[in-house]
Amino acid sequence: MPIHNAEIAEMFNRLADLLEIEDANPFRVRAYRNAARTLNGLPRSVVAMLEEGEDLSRLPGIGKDLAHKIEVIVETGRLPALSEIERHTPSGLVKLLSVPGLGPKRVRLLHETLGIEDVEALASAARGGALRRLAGFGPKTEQNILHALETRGAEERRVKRIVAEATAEDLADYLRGIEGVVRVEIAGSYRRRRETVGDIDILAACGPRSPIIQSFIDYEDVAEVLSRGRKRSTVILRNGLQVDLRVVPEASYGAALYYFTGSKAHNIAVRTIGLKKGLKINEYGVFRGERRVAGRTEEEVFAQVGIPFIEPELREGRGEIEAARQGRLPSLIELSDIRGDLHVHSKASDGRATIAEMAKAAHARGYQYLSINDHSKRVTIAHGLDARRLARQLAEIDRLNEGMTGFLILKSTEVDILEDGTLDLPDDVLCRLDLTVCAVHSKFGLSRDRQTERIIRAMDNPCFDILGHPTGRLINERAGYEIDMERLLLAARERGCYLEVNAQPDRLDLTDLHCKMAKDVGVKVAISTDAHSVTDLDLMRFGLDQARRGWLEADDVLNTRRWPALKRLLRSR
DNA sequence: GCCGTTTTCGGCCCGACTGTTTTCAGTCG
Repeated sequence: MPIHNAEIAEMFNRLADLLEIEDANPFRVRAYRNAARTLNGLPRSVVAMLEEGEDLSRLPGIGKDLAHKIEVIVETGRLPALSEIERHTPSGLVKLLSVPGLGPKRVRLLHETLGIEDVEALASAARGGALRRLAGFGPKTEQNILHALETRGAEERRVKRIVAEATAEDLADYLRGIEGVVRVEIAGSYRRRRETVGDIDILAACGPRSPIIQSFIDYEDVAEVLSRGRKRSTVILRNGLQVDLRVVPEASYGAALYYFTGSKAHNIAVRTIGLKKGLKINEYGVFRGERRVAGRTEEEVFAQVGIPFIEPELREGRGEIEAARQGRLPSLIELSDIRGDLHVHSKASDGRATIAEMAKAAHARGYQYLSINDHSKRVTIAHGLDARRLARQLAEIDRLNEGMTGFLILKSTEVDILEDGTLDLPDDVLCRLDLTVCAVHSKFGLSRDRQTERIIRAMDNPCFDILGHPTGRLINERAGYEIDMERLLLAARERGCYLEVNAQPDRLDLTDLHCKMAKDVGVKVAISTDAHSVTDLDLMRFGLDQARRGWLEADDVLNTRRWPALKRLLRSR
């Protein structure tokens, strides 16, 4: 099986960790990490790029040497430099780096003086009081390490955005009510609207006498205070989420918001541009010498650096800065562009509301149409519809449509793609529908080639319109089934098929990178909620987040169109 | 190891906090 970009990135990150423990040139270490970040943000697999004869050294952060190393990895599955370093530096040391409070210097010291190679040995050394005797360590450090191991281990876990939302917004509201506080915003990956959040970064602007830090650590949900200074404090909430609060004066608010929104890769790139223009950029402002020339708003910062405003969703170091300089930034799709939902369920299968209730709710949200997509019979657990029940549903939709003006219920299905690539309803039934959403619900374990061919065979059916939840992944629960996304997109383009961005917060499938891939290949997507209830219709915004992070504009999305225009894009309709 | 409107060498983002020190190293984001 061809190697994934993420696996190559993982090798580079591992090598960077080990090099750092060996006290290698820090800039060399950074080069490996930068290359890993580039690989993780690529919309295409390097395997495919190499097959097409592309020069990898043209990618940012990848020069001649790393391009060659990637080729070797693609050919052999191995990175010789990594194997070499693992011969004299135990690879178990990498795990120690994720223990809070331990960095490369200390890990190296632990290994050289106490022979510690893994987390278990570290814990027992800490319990035995061996750490406090090491240079630079002390009783407090030893205790902190032990505490970290006992409470959270070396595990790091990102939580789904929707889970982080309620916690973060409540805390932000609480902070807004504190004396002297002028502005509060949640920055970090939360503001970039990533699908998962590692910790929550909150930025506050307030006067010098505001008791905000004390109030922050007094917040009722705080379980543990990790640090507290005058400008910054970090706590762990009872639900395990880590929250960082940064406090800046109002004059620095925009610079700080920009700085703490990240991403790191984006910030570094912009700061480097600033440096070339003689500007120093930090969280307090943009400085020319000692003089602050910007800082109150993000717009000021961009203006000083000389590039147009870049939306937070795009700030991932994936080419947005080049695009901004060349005036090629996308005009990102907005929620108000959406004119209808193309994937919802009713009581007929596993939904909780009637068709009429769903339609009324969709109309109330300003939509012009709503497509009803109950499961097909193969999905027995969801009371999937056979041809006869579907025919009755179509008659019901006709009746409902007669009673409505300015709104249309579309006849559709979420038809199962069977193992052999055929669809779970007869063609003569499917072709009577306004559109079809086709999806995989079984046999997730097929090989990458067989799974891809299964779906492409399904697309060969002229009634196939939209591939629903294209990878089947559930965030933090299961990886998607193996598919060759590039092949799938090319096949979709040839056949006039589309892919779905499923807006369920557990799915968000396609991912942001897949959205970008689809756009680059020229395949439009539908952003759909897969709603099983009236309130689920409001999940649309999560799909929008994902699409915006994937650089999509209104034109790239099917359901920004009025029905007549949308109908013309669907096959054989 | 990468990079170039200071271009093939000599730079490479930078500030806050903690715990150890007694002026700062290490870690973190």
